[in-house]
Amino acid sequence: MKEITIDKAWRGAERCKNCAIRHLVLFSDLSHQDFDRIHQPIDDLEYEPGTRLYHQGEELRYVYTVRSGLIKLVQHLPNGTQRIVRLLRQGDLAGLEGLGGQVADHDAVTLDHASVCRIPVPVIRDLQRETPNLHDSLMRRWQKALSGADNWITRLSTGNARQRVARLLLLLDEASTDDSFFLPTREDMGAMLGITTESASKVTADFRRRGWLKPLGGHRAWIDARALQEEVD
Amino acid sequence: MKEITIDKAWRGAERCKNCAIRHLVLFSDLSHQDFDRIHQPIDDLEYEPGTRLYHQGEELRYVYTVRSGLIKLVQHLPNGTQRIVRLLRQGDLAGLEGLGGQVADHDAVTLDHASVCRIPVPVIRDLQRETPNLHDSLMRRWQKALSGADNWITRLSTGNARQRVARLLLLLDEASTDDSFFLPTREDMGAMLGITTESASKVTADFRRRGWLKPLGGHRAWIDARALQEEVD
DNA sequence: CCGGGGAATTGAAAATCTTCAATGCATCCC
DNA sequence: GGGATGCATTGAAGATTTTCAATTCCCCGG
Repeated sequence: MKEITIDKAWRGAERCKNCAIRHLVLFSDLSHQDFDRIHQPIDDLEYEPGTRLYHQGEELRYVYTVRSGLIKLVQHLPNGTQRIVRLLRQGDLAGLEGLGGQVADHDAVTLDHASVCRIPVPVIRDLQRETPNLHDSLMRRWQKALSGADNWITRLSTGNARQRVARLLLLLDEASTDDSFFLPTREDMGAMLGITTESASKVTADFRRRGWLKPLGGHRAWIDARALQEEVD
Repeated sequence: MKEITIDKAWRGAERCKNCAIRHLVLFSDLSHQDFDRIHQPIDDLEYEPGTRLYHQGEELRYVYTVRSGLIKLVQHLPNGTQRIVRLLRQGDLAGLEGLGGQVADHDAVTLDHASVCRIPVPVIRDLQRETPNLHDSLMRRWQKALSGADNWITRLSTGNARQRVARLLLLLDEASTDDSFFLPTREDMGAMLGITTESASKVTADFRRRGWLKPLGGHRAWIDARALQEEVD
C-alpha cells in the first residue's frame, strides 16, 4: 500500500480548499473559514488494487472520500458467503456509518488503483456542530448511498443472469467518464449479482463473442451500450 | 382510506410530546420548546391494507413515521418489472428522500393495517435549521435505512429460494413484538426475494408441511425459528 | 349457509443456473 | 523467453427455478 501522507493538519485543509474535485466531495459547501476548524490531518492516500480500507465489524475512525477508482463494499454472512452490496466511485463516501459511532457494516476494498481522502471522524463531527453548511452535503451523501443500494437491488439482483450482467456492464460504463471502464473479475461480478463465478463468466464470454463487449487489456473494456440495453428490456 | 386528521398544528405537536412511541420516532431528541416551532399540522393517520402513501416519481410533501403495521417500498424498472426493496416497521421513516427535495424513489404501500404520522417536509426543515437536536436522530434514520437495504441484498437476495424464504420469515418474525407475525402474500414474497410467486408458494408450502410454519389466519403466522435458522446455515 | 373470486397450491416440462472438472489464456517475474 | 500462477472459459450433468395451466383453498358478502 502506497501512502502519501500530508503531515500538517493545516496543509490538509489547505489542500481541501483547492481540491480539483471539491464540487464533488463532502466539503463542497464549506466556507474558507470553515476549513480553519479542521484540527486533525486529512490525508490523501493512494491504494493499490485489492487494498482493504477497513473491515466489517471494525471501529471506524475515518470516513473516506473516493477521488478516483472503484471501491467495493463487501458484506459477510454468518454462513460464510459474501456479497458485494455496492460500488463506490468518485465523490462517494465510505464508512459513513462511522459518523454515528457504529462499527463498519462492510469490508471496503479497492477494485482498481484508487485515490482516497481519509477524513478523521472527529473532524466531521466538529464541523457538523459548528457550521450548518455540512448538513445538506451529508444528507445528500446518505441519500445517494441509499438510492445506490436500492438500485443494486432492483437492477443487479433482479432478472436472469444475462440481464444482471448486462445491467452491471451498463452501470460500470455510465460510471466512467472515459469511454472505457473497469471490468471486474468474474468472481467479483458474481458476488455483485448473486450468481456464480462461472455463470458470470459464461454470460460475459457470450457478450464478447457477440461483439457487445470488447476487453481492452488492463482490466478495462468497452461495451455496445445499445445492444446491452436491448438485452435488459 | 380512513384518515383521522388533527386540525390544529399545536394539537399535532402536543400529541407528539406525549406520543407513546416517541422514543422510537424522529422527534425523540426534541425539547419541549422545540415542539413550539412546529407550525404545520402533523397528522396521525390510519391506513387500510394496500393503501399507497405516495408513488415513485412523485414530489414528496411529507415524511411518514410508521407507528404500527408494515409498509413496503416498491421500485419499478423501465421494463415493467417491480421489486420490493425494503419493509418499514415501527419507528421507520418513509419518504426520507423528500428532505433533500428529491422525488420519491419508490411506491410506499401499506401491507397490513398501518398507523402512520405524516410530517410536512417544511416542519423538519425548519426544526433542522433552528435546533441541532434533530441531526443525530435523522442521521440514525439514514443509517438504519441504509443498513436495512444492505441486509436486503445480503440476506434476501442471496442464496437459493429456500434460504431466501427462510430468511424472510425469520426477519418478519424478529420484527414482530408478538410471537406471531404478518405473512405477506406469495406474490409480495416473490417481489421481495427476486423469485416467482410460484417458487415462493412452493417453498412456503413445504415449510408448512414440515411444521416449521403455521398460518394462524388473518395473514398472520408462527414459525419454528430454530428449524428455519438451520435451513439458512 | 352458500357461492364467487382472489389467492395459494400443485404438477409437468422447459429453461436457467450451479457444480465440478478440465483446459486455455494472459501476465508477471525472473 | 519461459514457466508459474491466477483467472477465465468451457462442457456436461445435475439441481433449481420458471413457466403455464389446472385445481384447490379460503374468506367475504349476501
